[in-house]
Amino acid sequence: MRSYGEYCAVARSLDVLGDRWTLLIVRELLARGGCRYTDLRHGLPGIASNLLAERLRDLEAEGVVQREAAPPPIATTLFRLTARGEQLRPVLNALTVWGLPLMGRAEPDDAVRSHWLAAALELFLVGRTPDEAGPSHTIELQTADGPITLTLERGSVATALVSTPHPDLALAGPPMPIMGLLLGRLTVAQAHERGVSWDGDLSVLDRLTAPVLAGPQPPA
Amino acid sequence: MRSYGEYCAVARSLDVLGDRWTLLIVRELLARGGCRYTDLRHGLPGIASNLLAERLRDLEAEGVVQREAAPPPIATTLFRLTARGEQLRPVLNALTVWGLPLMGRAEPDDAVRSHWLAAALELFLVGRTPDEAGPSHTIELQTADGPITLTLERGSVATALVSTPHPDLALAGPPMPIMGLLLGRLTVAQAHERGVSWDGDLSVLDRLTAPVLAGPQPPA
DNA sequence: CAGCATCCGCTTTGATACTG
DNA sequence: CAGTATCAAAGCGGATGCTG
Repeated sequence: MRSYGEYCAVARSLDVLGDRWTLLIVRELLARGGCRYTDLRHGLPGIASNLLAERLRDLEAEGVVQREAAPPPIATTLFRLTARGEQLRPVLNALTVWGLPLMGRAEPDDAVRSHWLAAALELFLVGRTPDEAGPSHTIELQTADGPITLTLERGSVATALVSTPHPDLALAGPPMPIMGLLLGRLTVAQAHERGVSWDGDLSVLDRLTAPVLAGPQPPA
Repeated sequence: MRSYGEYCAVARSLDVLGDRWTLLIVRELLARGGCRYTDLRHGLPGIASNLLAERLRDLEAEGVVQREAAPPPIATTLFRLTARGEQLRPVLNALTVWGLPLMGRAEPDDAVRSHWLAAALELFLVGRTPDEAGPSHTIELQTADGPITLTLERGSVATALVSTPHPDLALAGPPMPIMGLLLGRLTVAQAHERGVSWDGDLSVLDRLTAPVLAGPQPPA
């Protein structure tokens, strides 16, 4: 990207990050950790292959990304954020918070990826589920290109991009009403109207909609 | 900007904000409040006039910017952030924090504007100057296209883009060592070596370098 | 198959000139 | 002051081909 030529921290950041696709590459690496070139292409539908290669080279030159040879059994390159790159998390978090009101509806030809949704859930569900006693619970989501498992334990919510043998609750349907249900914006009845089906114990949702103690507040 | 077509909050934000110059326009409006078209051009050196007009139209259509007719004596249009636009402050703050390490040196042909520096100072000096008793102090900076006055009071630092009749301390010189001095990264001797001169009571700087109680920590 | 590089048509941007 | 108009240059998207 052509430099803005300004002695200003915002402009200097955008000199590095402002090109098309660049911040989405950082999103991929934050959400999934080390990625192969092919994984990145899958998470960036529509990117031209030459642009991905060029952006990775630029980010490496700027000290945001490093490439490493994967351990012996696997013969591939892994792209990973440097410590400096990890420090971009507050930027991506702020963009996620601001963008939430724009998620009203998934256009029919929008791409959806489980790890995008999982990262947003992890951000917004931090600070929920205050530490009650009692067992941990699991919720499995079927809404994108792969399953997501939410694990609720004392004081924390974790996401994983795996399936679970016997979740306490399984939710399936389009992403928007599932997100709405988990974030407490939709009731079960409303989510059902919009295509969400479930199997299991709906009462575990109450642990998610408990008063928020910390973390970013999604705007109204 | 061409949409990324992703059902992801980051991508949706970048659909609105990702065009070249767009986030810098938001920076201008956050740092200075309502601006005339001409003020924006001054704060965005190098922008093509047609691009500024187009970006403002796009941001207005997205509900980020509103235009208002200035009160009667002045016959001009004012551009201002909407409430939704104001909510971008955390995004700009995160970019400012991340970009600070890139401010090592002002290139000879970098543009510098007082309101960019003042906004960064206000961000990083929040939480400094714990509430001691004693009078308030003022520091005047001469480092860019106009004076900046810092006012230190109990528990807060305020910036203003004005001159002060009799500041407790006046600093003049290139922006980088002045910022370094105020943020506690450079000693007075180091700043002097790099071209900073002063007039007045240097001890007021100690109030700025007191332990930080809150606010973003600029990275090492 | 993973990780690119090249080519080409299209879109966006930059620089300048011009207008109500 | 607040924009439009114009046109060359740069950037991007999509397809294809190359190399281990």
